[in-house]
Amino acid sequence: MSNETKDLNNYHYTSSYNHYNNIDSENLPYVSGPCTYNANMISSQIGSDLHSSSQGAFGFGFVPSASSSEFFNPSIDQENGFYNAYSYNTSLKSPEVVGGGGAIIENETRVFGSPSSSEADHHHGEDSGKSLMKREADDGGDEQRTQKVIKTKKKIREPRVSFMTKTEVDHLEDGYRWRKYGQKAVKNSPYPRSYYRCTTQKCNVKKRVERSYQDPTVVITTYESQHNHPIPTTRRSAMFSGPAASDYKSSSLSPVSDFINTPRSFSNDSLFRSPYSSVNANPNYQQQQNHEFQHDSDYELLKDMFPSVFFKQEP
DNA sequence: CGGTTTTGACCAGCGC
DNA sequence: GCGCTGGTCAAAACCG
Repeated sequence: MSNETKDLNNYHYTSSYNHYNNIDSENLPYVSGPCTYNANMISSQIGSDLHSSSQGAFGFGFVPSASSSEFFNPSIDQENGFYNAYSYNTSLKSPEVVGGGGAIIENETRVFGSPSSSEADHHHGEDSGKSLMKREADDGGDEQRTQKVIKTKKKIREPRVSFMTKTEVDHLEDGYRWRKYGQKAVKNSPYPRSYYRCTTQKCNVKKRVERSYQDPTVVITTYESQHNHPIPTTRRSAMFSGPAASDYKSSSLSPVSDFINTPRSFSNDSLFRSPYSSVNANPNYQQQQNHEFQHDSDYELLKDMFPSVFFKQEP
């Protein structure tokens, strides 16, 4: 739907819809310091061993509107399989502003929350439990009910990725097709939170989009679970969730095409060079690729999460 | 007409 | 037990 993109953008420019919850300021890592990144297009598939319960791959990326320039710093909550990426538009604001509520401390990186205290944790547990079982219930009967109980008890958590993105665009294009299935007001925030589900059959990936009330220019996008399919390349999907990388160059429909035409600015080199970027990565990824990462595994993990960033740039 | 969005209702977990 | 909150459902509305 060409109107999708159109409406989306109109939306961004004319309103302050959006959402916030405690996730960002409470749990997203502190990131600060200078950066030169320019997040143009990220579409990825994340390795499956972020969490024991995870399968398939994340897929996400940003194709912010042309007015947005951003970078991200991701991190993973090892224990919960959370992966967070903090992004901000360096061209518009200083890091402290981007930090949202003073979350940023110079030269400091905070790793995603503790298992018991984090709001995101709580939500995540709820989410992976309830939503998962509901979806299962949709597919079947008593068997699912049994699993429901098990999963509720175990509170298995899907890996989750959160990005703080400084952008006017609420629903960041990531190449996948999403269907909005809910919107909720967020406590202590004037901005609602939107819930999206991947429209691909049997793909349980969900994402939440909300805007920080502390810094309305920051959009918090949280992906949950991992895509078990490649990024749709159909015209339709492109219209809905942003063209897949291959679509962009030929597409004049999207206002973000400018970014696609300059993917190089978002290379692995530039993306992760900052000494301030840091991730708390899954220990399974033990391979040094970039000595500037705090953990040797960071690079590998990120590479898995953003393959397009690392590999796909050229046609 | 098929797919998406909207939105009120519902449910489950948690804290008091 | 109750209320609050987050997350999801599902019917209706919407759109190309």
